[in-house]
Amino acid sequence: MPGRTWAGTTLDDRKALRRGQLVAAGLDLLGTEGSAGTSVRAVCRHAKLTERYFYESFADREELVAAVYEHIGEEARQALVAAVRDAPTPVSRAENAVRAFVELIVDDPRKGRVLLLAPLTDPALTRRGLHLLPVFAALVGDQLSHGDETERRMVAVGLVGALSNVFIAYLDGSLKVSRERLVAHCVKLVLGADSH
Amino acid sequence: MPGRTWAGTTLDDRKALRRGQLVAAGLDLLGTEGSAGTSVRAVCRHAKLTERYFYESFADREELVAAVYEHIGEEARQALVAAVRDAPTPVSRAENAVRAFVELIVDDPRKGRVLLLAPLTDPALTRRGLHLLPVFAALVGDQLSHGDETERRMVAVGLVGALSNVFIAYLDGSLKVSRERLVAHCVKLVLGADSH
DNA sequence: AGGATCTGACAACAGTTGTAGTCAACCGAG
DNA sequence: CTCGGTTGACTACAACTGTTGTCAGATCCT
Repeated sequence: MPGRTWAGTTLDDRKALRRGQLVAAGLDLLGTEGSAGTSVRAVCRHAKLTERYFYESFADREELVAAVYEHIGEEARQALVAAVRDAPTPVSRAENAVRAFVELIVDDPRKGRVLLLAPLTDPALTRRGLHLLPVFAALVGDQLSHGDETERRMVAVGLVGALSNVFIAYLDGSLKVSRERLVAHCVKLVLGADSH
Repeated sequence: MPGRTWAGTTLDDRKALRRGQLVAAGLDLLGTEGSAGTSVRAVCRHAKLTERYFYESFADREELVAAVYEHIGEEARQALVAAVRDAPTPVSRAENAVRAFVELIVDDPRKGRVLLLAPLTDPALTRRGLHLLPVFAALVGDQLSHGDETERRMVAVGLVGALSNVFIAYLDGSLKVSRERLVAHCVKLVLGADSH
């Protein structure tokens, strides 16, 4: 019975809190040091917790990495859904979606790196086939009007790759361009993809 | 004086031969097991040489990885140059270039993975900023006719990302499409990128 | 106050990594 | 045949990894 309270909070509360700290630390490391720097010990050091609490919330290092990725993925998904909802025209939909995504990853590049780079670099994610981008690509593909099944899929894959690459280049500073211009260009990419 | 001959060959010959074996083993591992599986020991096992000979030709694990990457990069560059030379029209240039690249990475997917994936996944390459894709992107950018400097750069980065993603999806089997259709689609991407 | 529960620091395990060094065996030129 | 360059198997080291276990002490309910 963990209903018993401790230091004002219940056990489950503190457990969830620690889990949150671990995920936050994981995001921090995965988004800066990269996959190699995101070890169980490093995460614990960063979260100021000991390994015991790591295995209290996660069975594996893998589980932590997956949790971090899915956390950010869900955030991105919600941002996109909210941005697209109530946008009347396809153009405004594209514009809002791109703008929301840019806001997300520019305000916090760690999230951008986790979302775009981590699934390519971390075995824990590649092994599970945990790419959200293909999922997004499939969503995009469904919106396309021209072509048959495979055609739409190829277009979607290409579009997602183009956007990722532009974002990544923007993130690491190798593409020096104003934020507005970035958004405008990405919108053009999205809209251009459907005009075969 | 290494002019002295040994078992029919000079020392420098054997040294170069061993270096070649190590690079070949590196390509093999980097293109199949990925970055994590490409350790000094694994490379040596694969090349049937001992660590001593590794450090005879390379100062670091990093140097080996860089050598492998640059080796493949040079091969790709030459294939592209040869494909584009003597192609009269922009359309035939694009077609030849795409076809050459597809041949390279389909005949030997290891090379494709090294060229497209390794620079994203291996710290030894990301740390040195060793992406050849930006270089290719710059080349592509120079061929574009529309827009100012930044515009061309953005288009080029996007195009390279689109092509990479399509190739990668084709490589790992998640994009099931005939080779001819792949080529045709990529050509369309290349040509479409310049029609703002 | 007593006793159950929770906490945190730390040690232990077996494994891998990069890198360097040792040593017996071999080989061909003089 | 002897001597020095060459080879390869092997060991050594310190640092790290994931994971599990131990144990003294703090914390709170009854």
